[in-house]
Amino acid sequence: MNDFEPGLERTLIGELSGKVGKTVLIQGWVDVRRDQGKMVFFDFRDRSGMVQGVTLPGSPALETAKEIKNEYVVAVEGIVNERPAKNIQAGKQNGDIELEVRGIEMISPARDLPFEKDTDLNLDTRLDYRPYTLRSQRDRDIFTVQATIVNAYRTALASRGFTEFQAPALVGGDAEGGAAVFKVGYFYDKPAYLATSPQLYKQIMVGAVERAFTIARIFRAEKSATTRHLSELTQMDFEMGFVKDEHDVMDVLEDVVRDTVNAVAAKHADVFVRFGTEVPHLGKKFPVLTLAEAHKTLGVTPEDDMSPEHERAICEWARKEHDSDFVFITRFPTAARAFYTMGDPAGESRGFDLLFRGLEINSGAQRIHDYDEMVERIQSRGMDAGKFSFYLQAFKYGMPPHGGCSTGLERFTMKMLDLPNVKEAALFPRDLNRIDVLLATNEEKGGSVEAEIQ
RNA sequence: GCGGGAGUAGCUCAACUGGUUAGAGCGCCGCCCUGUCACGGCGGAGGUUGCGGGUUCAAGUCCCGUCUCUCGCGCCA
Repeated sequence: MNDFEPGLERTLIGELSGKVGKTVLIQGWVDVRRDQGKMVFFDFRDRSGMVQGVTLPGSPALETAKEIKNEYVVAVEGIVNERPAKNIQAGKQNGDIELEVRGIEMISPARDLPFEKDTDLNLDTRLDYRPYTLRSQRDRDIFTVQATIVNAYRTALASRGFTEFQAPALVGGDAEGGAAVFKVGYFYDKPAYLATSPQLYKQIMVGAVERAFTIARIFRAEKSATTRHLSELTQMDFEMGFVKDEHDVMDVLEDVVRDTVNAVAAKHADVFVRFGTEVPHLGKKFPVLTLAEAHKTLGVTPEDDMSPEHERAICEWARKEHDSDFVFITRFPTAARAFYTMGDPAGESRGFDLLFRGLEINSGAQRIHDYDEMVERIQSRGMDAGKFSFYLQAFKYGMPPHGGCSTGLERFTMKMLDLPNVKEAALFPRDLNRIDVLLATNEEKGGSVEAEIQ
């Protein structure tokens, strides 16, 4: 079948434009086939992009071309031609060239596809067919943007003197106190839990390296069915020593967020166009409101936290008044925040939330650093300080004033592209009912998995 | 956990107040097509209307139960 020119090396589709007139070998997927009878057109796709292939009448590859269907993996030998002027597709990658197909090798066929790759789907269907739908332009866009977010966040912190570390996911207790946890069996029937946050380890790391960050998977067993909750998510956390108050943390966070948004905007202008979404507005400086000021601005009754409705409303205000899609809310009641949060005599905490396009994407604070004060706080919350003795060593042996915060990666991605549901921004989302790989989704729905035997 | 909406072909959806044989577009199969680019044309296959029970001469449609999805709230990040 394969009578390709010997010794021909693979060329990436993205590099074909420089090879006009040359015979090349490409490898990739059939994005779409358009059969015209005596000639067959293809769009071929690899990691670098797409190109049109044409199998002309009389081509030795015509017979194979008619057997090839969408998503087949193929190797194609052909000649790179300039397109006739009337067939040039302006603004499309490789729109001025095409590959005249001379030979096709079928590397791996695709069995019957459940639907067209880029068709509109319900979220549930999209997730049930994740290995396939991930190939769609929309999903590839979402997750390349997400990769850029992670990279930019990492670079932004590393360049500011932060050391990356790996936090454990298997822990002996719940760091936050508030969140529902997944309990797992541990050795000899000891209880263990999946981490709801890398928080305590992050603070311990401040004692070692002063500025630390981690990109960690965390787990929340909340029985929440909303567009913004996941059971397993990625948290981008940093913690820094020698702060004067929470505003030092907010300043670093704002810089990191600006770097990240700018990196995404610079690299993925085309994605924002395809999604019909604006690049987030950063304003001159993110507005900062205390919780009381936020409620006053909205003309609503003060509460201990912000409702989703008020979060959306205050973001609209920030956009209108400060040209910013981001807004900080500070001074939540200490009693409403995690135990390690620094408070003040008035009962207001040194904590803050960062809202982005109507949703909380980050939460942080200055923390307590004095050992005695920390012990006292733990006890005042009705917890046993003895159980925290491992963690408390960090404070016992000298801890600077410090603070930090954590950003939900999927929420950040969701709002960056204005997606309607956070599950779209999770590759393999887990929720109340969904966990994929070893779940026999297909069997449950009456299907079956069988080898094709002939 | 509470409340709303929904579940009909592989996918996305129709089917007025219960009333012939449950339809369409896309996909799939067959034939045709020399410039398509979401190609097009003609023909065809494909349904236990999520599941269980009930009301009725008659149920996709009404009632009860159950499962699932989805949106909002709560909780939470």
